[in-house]
Amino acid sequence: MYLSTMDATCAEFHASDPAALERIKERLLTGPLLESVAEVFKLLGDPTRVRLLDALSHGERCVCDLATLVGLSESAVSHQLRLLRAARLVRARRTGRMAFYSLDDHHVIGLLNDTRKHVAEPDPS
Amino acid sequence: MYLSTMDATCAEFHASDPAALERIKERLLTGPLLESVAEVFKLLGDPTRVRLLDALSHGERCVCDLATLVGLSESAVSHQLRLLRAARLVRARRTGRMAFYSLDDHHVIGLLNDTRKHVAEPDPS
DNA sequence: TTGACATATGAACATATATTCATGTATCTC
DNA sequence: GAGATACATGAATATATGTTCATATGTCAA
Repeated sequence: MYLSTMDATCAEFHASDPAALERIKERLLTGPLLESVAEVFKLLGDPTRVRLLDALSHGERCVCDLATLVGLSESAVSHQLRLLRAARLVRARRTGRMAFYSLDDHHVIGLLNDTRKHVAEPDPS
Repeated sequence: MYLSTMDATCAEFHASDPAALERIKERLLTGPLLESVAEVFKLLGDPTRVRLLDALSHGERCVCDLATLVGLSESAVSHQLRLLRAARLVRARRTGRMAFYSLDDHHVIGLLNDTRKHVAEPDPS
């Protein structure tokens, strides 16, 4: 197997058996599902949106209350809520000129809490 | 309460009681903890990194195997692994010139699976 | 020691993103 | 109807991000 003339790479003989690698590759997330999963995490990957969801975990709120809570303009908040709405993380209920937002999937709070635990773990190094 | 001369805003009298709002504000994630939580989600918010973590959920892998699995250059993969390592999501073990990466916190796979469930839910609209 | 290899990293570039500002729409009060 | 309010949205801009390319570091074989 140690042919010096071979155009050898790690993937070909140093590491895992190519067939095993291929099997793993087949089981990896791909396509629209992969994109959707990453998209949800991307939405959670912004401090403003984390705070919005955190605020909504205490119950339904109107846009201007949310703006007060996160310390941003109603416009900025509305833009973010639009993104969260598109991913079905929050839902809007209209009453007159008010829009009351609430969590569309309380599972999200679980993600938040789990991640909070991760970052709270002491660094072993 | 309906004083027409008052410089009234939603936050002042239309919606929640200001004191209640203030209590919620005090309980919101802030500072370094907020930033860290968002940072972890931001890392998970990229298809390449999701695939890397997904691949590592099947066990330890060297960089070149990971590059094969995700279909990117070893350089690109190394850059991403560096970010994941900084957030203690993966850990590296060196053996000679090889670097074997593995999950540093299997909790992450839970986050992945939970999110997968969310995006798999049928759209009620 | 020489050359090949596995990985790491800095710079650069193209793309994506978050907020601001201006404006639009719908609703409410007077 | 007129003016104010609550929210939404398009454009613009400044910043962040992911990949590529070139190069560096450490390891192994001959």
